[in-house]
Amino acid sequence: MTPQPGDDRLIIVEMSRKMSDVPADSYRRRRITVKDLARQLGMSVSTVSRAFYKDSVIASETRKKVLLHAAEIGYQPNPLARGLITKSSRIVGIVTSDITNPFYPEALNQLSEQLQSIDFNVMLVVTNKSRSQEDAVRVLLSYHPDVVILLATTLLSMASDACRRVGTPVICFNRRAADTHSFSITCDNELGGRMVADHLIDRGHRQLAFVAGRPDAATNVDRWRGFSTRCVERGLSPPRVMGGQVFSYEDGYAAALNLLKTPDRPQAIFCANDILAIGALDAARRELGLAVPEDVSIVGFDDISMASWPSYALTTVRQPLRVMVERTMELVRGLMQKDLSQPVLQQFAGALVERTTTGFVDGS
Amino acid sequence: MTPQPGDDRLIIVEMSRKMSDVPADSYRRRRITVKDLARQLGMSVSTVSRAFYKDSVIASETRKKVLLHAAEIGYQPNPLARGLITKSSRIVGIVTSDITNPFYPEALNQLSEQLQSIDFNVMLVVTNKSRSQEDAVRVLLSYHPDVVILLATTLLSMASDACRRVGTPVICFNRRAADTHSFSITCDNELGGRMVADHLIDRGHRQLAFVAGRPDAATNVDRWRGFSTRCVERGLSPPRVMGGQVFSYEDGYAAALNLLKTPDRPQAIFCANDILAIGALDAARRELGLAVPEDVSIVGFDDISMASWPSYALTTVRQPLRVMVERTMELVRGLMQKDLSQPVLQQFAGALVERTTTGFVDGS
DNA sequence: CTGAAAGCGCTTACAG
DNA sequence: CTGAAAGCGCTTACAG
Repeated sequence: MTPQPGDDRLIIVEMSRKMSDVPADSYRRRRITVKDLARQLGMSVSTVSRAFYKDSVIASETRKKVLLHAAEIGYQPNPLARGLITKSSRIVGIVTSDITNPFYPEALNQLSEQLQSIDFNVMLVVTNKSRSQEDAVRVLLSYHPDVVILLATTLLSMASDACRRVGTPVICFNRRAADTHSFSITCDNELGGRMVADHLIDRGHRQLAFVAGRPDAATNVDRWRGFSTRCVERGLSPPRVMGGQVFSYEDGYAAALNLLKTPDRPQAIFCANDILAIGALDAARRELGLAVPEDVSIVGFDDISMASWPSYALTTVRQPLRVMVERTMELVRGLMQKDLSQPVLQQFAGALVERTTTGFVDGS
Repeated sequence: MTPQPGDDRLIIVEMSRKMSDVPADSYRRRRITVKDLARQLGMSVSTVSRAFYKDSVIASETRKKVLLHAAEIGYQPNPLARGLITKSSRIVGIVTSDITNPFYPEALNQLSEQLQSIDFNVMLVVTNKSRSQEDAVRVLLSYHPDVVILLATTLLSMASDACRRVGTPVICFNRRAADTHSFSITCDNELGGRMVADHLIDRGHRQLAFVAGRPDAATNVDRWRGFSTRCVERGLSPPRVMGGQVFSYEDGYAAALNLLKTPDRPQAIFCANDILAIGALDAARRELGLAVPEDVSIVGFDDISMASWPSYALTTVRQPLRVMVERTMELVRGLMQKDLSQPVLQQFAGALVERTTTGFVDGS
């Protein structure tokens, strides 16, 4: 009776009751409109409409009546119709690609929660295959979002170009914009890289290595720049680099294997993000039987929730996500008020969180 | 120069260049409309409009001309205006709450990718604090999504009620619907629970325990029912139950601690999902120094990507996510064609994936 | 302070 | 096969 592994066989239950048993008119029911309200209240549609806007001139008594009745019958203005007039959809489009990196769900979570709280709705576009990316963004833009947030490390320059063409402001979250038309909100990745270098060097490490993520990701580039620059400033030779495909567990694992299986292995590895670092950690411990941090120190970046799990207890740089989200919201609010005196690039310092994967090198 | 941990201090760079330097009219640019097209082509708006619909009567020559010119100047019909007439927004609303469980980003990923490929856009509502949940769903519905997908284990009955009230079909993904107005697409969780029981009992385990997730989650209830029923069927007493707060790492950790620190600890623990199981695993190994599976076997449910990482290599039940997504798409397509002869509840068998966290009990 | 009218960008009977 | 007209549900000058 127990299905075999890999057996995706289909079990359809309760096929018998179908939706055709349900009264057909329970779908496509007529929606309540402003006309209904007006008729029921004996007012004009103009007046009813005005009740929903803080700064339109209307007797407060009248407004109260309208709002009360609206609440009773469950009416609310149709934002699609409204958008036609006001040119504001109260939609913010979020386009993302790396949704498998837990940092992004976390960011998406906070972002959309905040956005909802000021009555914005988020339209989500996930782009994995670059094939459909162009289509997806085109469709997104056809809904005329008030602003687009690019939630990804990679460039998506096509997306921001398309936005600029139709005049939609774009906010790059967690990466610097490549163009000069977008706003950017990021962690100070270069500073983060420097902090890691200092942390490691202060603890006596001399042979350092870097496990890279996507080479076209601004986060990857900046973290590397800060890290390597600081190493050189402090008299070390530039760290070795490994990896450079994607930000995945598998890549971190493979890169660490390459780095650590040779006799002249590095004393410490800085990985471009936590997922890579966790892969590296598993490679070191599970596959090679090395002790961390005794045999090698490992550092990540992001501080995703898994970084603090006891199996990993990873030393990492924490992204100031809360602050980043807050400032994004301010940016959105400002943009809606046509306040263009906003900083174009905002970077926030992360914090080095020391856990168990870095230690002191003997004799230092 | 290195900031201290916890120091979220703000660094604003490039404050100097502001968006006010950018020509103001680069925002709020006039959009191209059907009228522009009509004028430029010397046709009526009706004709132009018809070109965009497969089954409207129009000379194929004319259509070709329109579509070509539209592509050139980057015109596409405004779905908001269109929706006003057709009553179809081509929006599907997805409401989710457990976005921190990696199973959901994965599902969201596949779902939105598929949806995009048939020209639907997804409007995402994340509900953490139940406070705003009602608001969020109300706002979502005001955009008149064609269908709403409830992507969560918990009941969200408020959400599905609200949908029914306005006549919007709802699909429950990964849980059985509580009401009779919704469609459901799930893994056969009860069968999965039975499979785990068989797996464990076949390997000689007799003292079994269950680490529960949210008690109001259908997944939790069904997995438990299958598991405990099968245990009893095979002559065991009902397993002990622990936990029952949320589906989190921390809860799995705490529950396993409770279960395992007593001398009469169970021989095997089935956790309601992988995140709980991974927490349990860490508790057993890291905190209590137990060997898994020698001292205790641990099984999860979902088969999220972390389950296959070497640090965990968790035995678990794999959800047939691909199939579930496919059927959801068929359901959506069917619903759009007013085909109500669709099965109300579809459940699919998962597959037990045996990795390293379950073994044979001595002497069996 | 309120109402009648025009119009946002579309689609769709209805004539021709 | 094509066009003129009405209308989707709203907002906003413009009069009063």
